[in-house]
Amino acid sequence: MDLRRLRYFVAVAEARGIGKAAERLRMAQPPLSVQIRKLEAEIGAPLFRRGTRGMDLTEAGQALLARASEALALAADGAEAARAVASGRRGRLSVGYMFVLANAMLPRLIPELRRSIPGVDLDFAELSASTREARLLDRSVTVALCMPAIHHPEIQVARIGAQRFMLAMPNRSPLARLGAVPMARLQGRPLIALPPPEQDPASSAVAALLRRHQIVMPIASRVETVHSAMSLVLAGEGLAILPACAQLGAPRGIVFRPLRDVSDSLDIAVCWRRDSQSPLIKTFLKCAEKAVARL
Amino acid sequence: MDLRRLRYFVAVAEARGIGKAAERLRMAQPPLSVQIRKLEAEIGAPLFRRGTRGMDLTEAGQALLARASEALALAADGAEAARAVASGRRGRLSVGYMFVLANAMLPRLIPELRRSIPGVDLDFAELSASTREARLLDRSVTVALCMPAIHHPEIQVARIGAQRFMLAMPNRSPLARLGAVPMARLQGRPLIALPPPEQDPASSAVAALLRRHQIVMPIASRVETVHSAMSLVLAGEGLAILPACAQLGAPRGIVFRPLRDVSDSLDIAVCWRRDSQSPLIKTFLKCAEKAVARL
DNA sequence: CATTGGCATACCGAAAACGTATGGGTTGGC
DNA sequence: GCCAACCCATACGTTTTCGGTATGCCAATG
Repeated sequence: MDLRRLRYFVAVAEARGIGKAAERLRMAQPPLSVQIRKLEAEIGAPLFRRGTRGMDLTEAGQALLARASEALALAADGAEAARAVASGRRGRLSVGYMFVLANAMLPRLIPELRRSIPGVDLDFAELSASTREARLLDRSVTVALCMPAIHHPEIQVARIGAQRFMLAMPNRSPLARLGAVPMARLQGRPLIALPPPEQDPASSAVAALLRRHQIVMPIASRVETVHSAMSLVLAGEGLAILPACAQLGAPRGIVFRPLRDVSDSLDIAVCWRRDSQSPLIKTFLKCAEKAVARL
Repeated sequence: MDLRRLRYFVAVAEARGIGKAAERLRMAQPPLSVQIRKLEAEIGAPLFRRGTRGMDLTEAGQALLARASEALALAADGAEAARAVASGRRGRLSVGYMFVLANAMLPRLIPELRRSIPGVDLDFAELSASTREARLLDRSVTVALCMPAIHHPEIQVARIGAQRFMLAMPNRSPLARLGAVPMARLQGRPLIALPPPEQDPASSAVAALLRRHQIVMPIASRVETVHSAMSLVLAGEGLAILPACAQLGAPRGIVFRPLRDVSDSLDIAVCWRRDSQSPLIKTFLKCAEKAVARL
């Protein structure tokens, strides 16, 4: 059962004659006649009534015609759909993001994406650092928004911005009255920390910052998410050193203050598999850059 | 876009490898590899990711796969449907019947047909003699139940029974007291006649019967249908000479009596186009014979 | 009876597909 | 760290299939 035969069959049925169909198909009449007979032999029943003035579908031919034209349309549509996906006009873009970036970026990023690639289904998932890496590698997400970037030989990274570290504290804290907090004021205060460096590279940047200023902050709690960290800060359990964009998702009662003479920051990066040939990535990158531009 | 390529593509996608798919398709691995690459060239995008342990669909490949397997199924289904129609397992059987036979035959014929050819859509139409012929010729009905048969070079006839002529009269008529009515008693009485012979061959049989017995019955009315004829008989407008089976549809107040020493009858026949190769015809014929058997 | 219109058949050259042999890259074991 | 195993890609010769040209057959038409 060859698709070309079906195409010929449909043409003959529509033209109601082999000669006219051959003309329409830009081919000679005899080979078309042969193909139609071969199709009939394959089916095992005549599909046309040969009259003296052209050909006419039999009942069996009518039954075939409906399915054949649908099959032709489906095949053409399949090819077109594959091309559309390959070119990025359609498809699915699965984005793994991290919690802290959600409030800062998604409200600008999502509309931008919908405008740029309207035919593409978007799929956002908030994932931890290690999960983002794993799901990039197994391709169940296409791109990840990370802070900081993932380092892995299979993964490519584009830096699209950075976020200063700031100090998060309850608004009743005496430090909140300062415009910028000197590092020395942190000495000995309890710290609400994120998962250790091997799970979340942001922690190592915080640790490096403290080490450089020779500040020791005892770890009051380790929490999984920035959201939890801010809850504990609000509860007076300790202070947290977080990227500036965390402010946007901060609950009432938390204030952020810059650290005086500290310019340490975390890179915001888009990460994807080096071998991913998805054409959506470069579009995503542009949109993400726009979204990060006026953070 | 060739259906074979799509078949190969689906096989490779399902087997997740060219080698395994080739085995399943009973062919060598290299030509399958070539076909897949040709399909990719035709689409203009890679459909598989070549890994070291087989092949894996790209997004574009996934988009194609869904449509391709549907198209394959449709093509196969189309072939099967055509075969089913050609063999008479499915399809449509359009039956043109005449009014007088409806009450006598349809209640037995229709259930018989549904049992014999359950997959076939039945389509019954009550048609006048000339319309039956016309619609047989233009193939808009497959078979016709006729009384008497249609004579036409393109039309084939199978006689399946016969119906004696009887006299229809109101039950208050003095003739109704007789067991059988002698022809002489009809002399001069008004006749309710059906359309003239050129439109309805039954009329010529009635005319021949009267002529042979040298009876003259003035025509009180010509009506289109047997039903109308019986209405006028009931109204006392005249008598009608009708095939016996008309009794079954007769209104209350009409009685039928045989004509003494008259054995004239009308053939009940199944008619169809000589060149119709519908396999349903012979089945229909069997069912019609059964239905007519105990009339 | 010749002509026309339409499909079928015959034959030949061209294109496509299949099989065998072989290359190349990666994985996994000794 | 080398060798074997696995899997896909390429090359080439053979076979099948397809399309074009020439021609035949049949029916309808004038």
